[in-house]
Parts: sequence; C-alpha cells; structure tokens
Amino acid sequence: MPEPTVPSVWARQRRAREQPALSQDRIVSEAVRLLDAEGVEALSMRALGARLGAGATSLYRHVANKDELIELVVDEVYGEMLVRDADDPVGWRTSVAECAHSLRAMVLRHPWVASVFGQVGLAQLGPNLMARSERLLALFRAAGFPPGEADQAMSTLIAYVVGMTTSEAAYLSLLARSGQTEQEWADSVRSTAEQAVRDHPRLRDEYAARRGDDPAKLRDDNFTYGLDRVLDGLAARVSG
Amino acid sequence: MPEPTVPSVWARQRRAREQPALSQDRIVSEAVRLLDAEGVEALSMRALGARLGAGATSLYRHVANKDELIELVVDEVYGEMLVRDADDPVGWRTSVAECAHSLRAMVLRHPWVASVFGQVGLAQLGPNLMARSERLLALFRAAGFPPGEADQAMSTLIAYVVGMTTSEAAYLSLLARSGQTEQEWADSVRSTAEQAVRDHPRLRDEYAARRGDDPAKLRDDNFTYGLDRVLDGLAARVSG
DNA sequence: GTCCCGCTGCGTACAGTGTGCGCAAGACGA
DNA sequence: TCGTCTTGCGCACACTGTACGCAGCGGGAC
Repeated sequence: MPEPTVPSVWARQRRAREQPALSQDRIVSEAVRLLDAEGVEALSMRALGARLGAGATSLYRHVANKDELIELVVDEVYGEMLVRDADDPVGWRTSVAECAHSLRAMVLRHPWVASVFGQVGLAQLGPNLMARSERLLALFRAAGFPPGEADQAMSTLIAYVVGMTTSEAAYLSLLARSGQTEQEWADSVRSTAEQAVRDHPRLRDEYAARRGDDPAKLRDDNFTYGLDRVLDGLAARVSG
Repeated sequence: MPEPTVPSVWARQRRAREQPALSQDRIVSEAVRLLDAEGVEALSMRALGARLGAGATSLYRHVANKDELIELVVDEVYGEMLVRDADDPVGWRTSVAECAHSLRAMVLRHPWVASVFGQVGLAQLGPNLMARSERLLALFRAAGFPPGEADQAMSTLIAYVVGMTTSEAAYLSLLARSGQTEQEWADSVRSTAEQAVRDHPRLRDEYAARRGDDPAKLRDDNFTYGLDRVLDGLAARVSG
C-alpha cells in the first residue's frame, strides 16, 4: 500500500504525444456508446477494444483497469447534468428542481449508470461531478441555509433523485429483459390489481385514480410528486 | 482448508440419501454469510458451493442461476426490515421513521445490497419485501393520504432511504478498499478542507460546524436530517 | 421381490472474463 | 547513432457462470 490516499485517477497526466490511435477520451466516449447501445453486461475490455479497432489489452495503456474505466465513464455522463448559476433570478427552488430533473433525464438516457451507482457511488468525485455539486451547493447556500446545513440539504435532494431514478431504471431494464412493452406490463398488472379490488373493495379508489394512464406519465408524476415533497420539506427550513 | 481428509464415497452417498444436504434455504443463508464476510465480489458459485461442502454445479438443482440467487438473497435480508402495525398508537410519522431507520440499518449491516440495488431494484418483489411494503403502505393510508397518493408518498420515502444508504454503503466500501479507517479518511479530507478554507475564508463557518466530530455520528445526523425533511414535506400533505 | 422413475449431487467441459508480462516498432533527446 | 520512452499487441493464466450427462438413491407400480 504505497499510497494510502485515494488514488486520484483524475490527476493522471494527460498524454502529450501527437495523436495516438487510442486515447483515454476516445476509450471513454466509445464505452458510453457501447453501454447505451447494449447495456452494462455487454461492456468487456475485448468488446470495447474491438469497437476501437484495437486489442483488449491495448486499452490498459490509457486506463488502469476496468473499475477506473467505469469511474471515468460515469463522470463523463455527469457532464450532462445542468445546474444554474446561484445568482440566476429564477430562484433557488426552480433551479434545484431543474437540476433534479436533468439528473433524472441523464440516468434515463443512460440506464446503466443505475446499475453501477452502488459500486462507484458519489464518493468518487470526478471533475464533472465535482464541478456540478459545487454549483448545486452554491444554490443551497444562496437559498439561505444555515452554515452546516447546506450540504445536508443537498445530499438529501441528491439521495432522493438517485434512489428514485435507480428504481426507475431497474424497473425499465427488467421490462426490457422480459421483452414486454411498458403498456403490456401495466395491463397485466392492472388485471391482477382489479382482481385484488374485487376481493377487497376498499382498495377501489386507490386504483381507480390511476387506471389507464400512460405509464411513462405516471412515472413522471411520481417523480415530480416526491421531488415537490422533498423541496417542501427543505423550503420550510429556510423560509419558515 | 475445508476438509483435509478425502471424503469417502460412502459418506457422500449416506449424506445424499438421508435428507437433501442442499436446499434453497441453506444456500441462500450461506450466501448471506459469505457476502457479509467477504463482499459481493467474493460471491461465486464455486466458493459458495465449497462453503456448503458441495460442488459448484450442485447449486443449480435448487437455484436457476446466479441472478435468481441474488434476488433470493436480497429478499432474505429485506426480512430484517421492521414495520409497525398501522393501528399502533405511536402514530404514522414515528412508525415510518422507524421503518426508514431499520431499512438503513439493514443496508449498513449488509453493504453489498447497495451494489446490487441497480440490478434487482424494487421491481422484483420477493415475499419479504412484498409483505413489508404492504404494511408500509398501510401506514401511509392510515395517515390519511388521499387515495392515489399513499403509494407515491411511500415511494418517495423509500427512494430517499435507498439513495442515501446506497451512497453511504458505496462510501464505506471505498474506504474499506483503500484500507483506511473512517477517521483517517476524515482527517485527510479535513486537511484539504482547511486548505480550501485558507483560500476561501467565506467557507469557514461551514467546515467549523462539523470539524472533529465522530464521522459515524455525522452520517447518522445527515441521514436523520434528510429523513426529517422528507417527512416534513409529506406531513404537510396530510395535516395541513 | 423386480423394475422404473423421480430427485439429488458431481465432474467435465466450454466459452468468456480481467489483466500481467514481454516483445516490437516508432518517436525523441543526447 | 544511440539509448529511452511511449504505444500497441499477442499470449497466457486464473477464474467465472453454467450446460450436459452420469451415478446412486428412495419410493411407487407391478
């Protein structure tokens, strides 16, 4: 254990040669394409190398190992998360809500992030995530949270978004594996639910309220509902 | 290491005859022990079989494949999650808070669950999880949430807990991999933070509020803070 | 009794994984 | 012209999940 401090992947010196066929950037962005196209279980060093017209072990000149590659790839997509400036006149609540929605949209665009959240988590901060959480933290500070509380508020918000989108992505990938469309699955669930309503009539109202809606819209509403509750709870600390 | 003597054919036949040496229950509970002891990357069919005194492929008589084993194992630990009865006199808010804390405690006891959340998610309901979410939903119904809203409120709560504990578990496993104790890591972070404070004096209050505390307590406080905010936001829908 | 069929466990085998190691070929400073 | 450094490559190794077929057993049918 020569280096007890967390090895900074990010501090590795950039290759200053001309332009080699392989580079960390090319590897990472091609990995994102592979993951988007074929999912997380299709990411192997050999497959990725083949896509780049290179052998598997050639990648190890630019990436320490597969875990580091995954960290880099995750930070890459964090770049799609948008955070307003703290002095934007729209106010902190809408800024934070927008940020939450853009984080969710990122995860739904790249559902494989959800399946590696537990491995990399938010502890390993790449430059993209670091910059964005800095800006997000600034939003909470500008909102007027007490000194030690802004980062707690931020991690509350992030925890909600991560938890909800992880569940969504897992559910969608389960759907994809089962080969059904979302609507078919909703129909099958509804039929068993209606059976349950026949047995327990007191459940009627609950299911009646949601029957027959577009499942994607239901997911959107569900996310927005929880987000509003979280923001309500946070706003009470600063305005009340 | 496991058995210095060569197992005699007789002994093997005896064991096979009496009652099945392997069963799904034995496999699942031994898998939990293995995961707790050595982490998720140590779970292989061969290693698990060896712990049970069996060959790797023997497990496939009781478990379809590794993915199914993981689903079973995850549902097994969901059994440690406690949910009060809906008619318990302590009230819905404390009941829900207790449930959230017990879910978090479960994940921290079995940190490997966090790294498979993204794969199994909450969509694949095993019997344990199903029973518990039914009881939790009853808590929200009893709290007086409007018909279609109780399950949204529940998924909000669960999303927060899952997101927060997933991050915690990932952070702790990163720590474990780096071979440091939590206190050492906190110290190293503090030193860089103090450097940042020297550069940007306006950050002083933020870090001063948390300097030198027990990191485990900080994590507890952080979780409880966010939980309170989420519950505040939810309670406003039912009491206000 | 005898026969057969189920269930259970085991060993072999195969395709696929991450990655350590050593070699070759080109580029660059001396 | 020499090292030396960087980049890519092929081989090899240990390890993974798991398909498949075989062997011994218990219990029911005759």
